[in-house]
Amino acid sequence: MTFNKEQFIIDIYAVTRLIPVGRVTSYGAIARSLEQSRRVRMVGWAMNQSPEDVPAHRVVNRNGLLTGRQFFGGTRMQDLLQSEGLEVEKNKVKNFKKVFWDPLEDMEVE
DNA sequence: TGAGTGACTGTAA
DNA sequence: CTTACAGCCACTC
Repeated sequence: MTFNKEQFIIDIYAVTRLIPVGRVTSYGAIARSLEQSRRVRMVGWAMNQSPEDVPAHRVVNRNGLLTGRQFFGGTRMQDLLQSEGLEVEKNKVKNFKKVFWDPLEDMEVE
């Protein structure tokens, strides 16, 4: 059984698109929801390649830090988040615990 | 072919 | 609190 990375990346985008407006999640949470918690680094890589219809700006690291900010150029990532009602300060999401969205949570409701 | 790097995370000291 | 290390794997040189 060969691991299908393309399918994995497709799933990553699918989950990312499910993130509600005004919420954020972490790379690890996405990886866990796909039962690939160890391939968390591939999630980050996938975000780098993410198409425009994927809200990659809603994906931050487990500390709520906007680690991918530099890839958006300038403060676009922060601007996008703030325009969605989130509070961002010093490249970090305020009330992170509060706005955090776990993909597994949505899967349970399904 | 092999070493280095990275939008990461969990565990340990 | 900080620092270090291991695990994972695509990509670049």
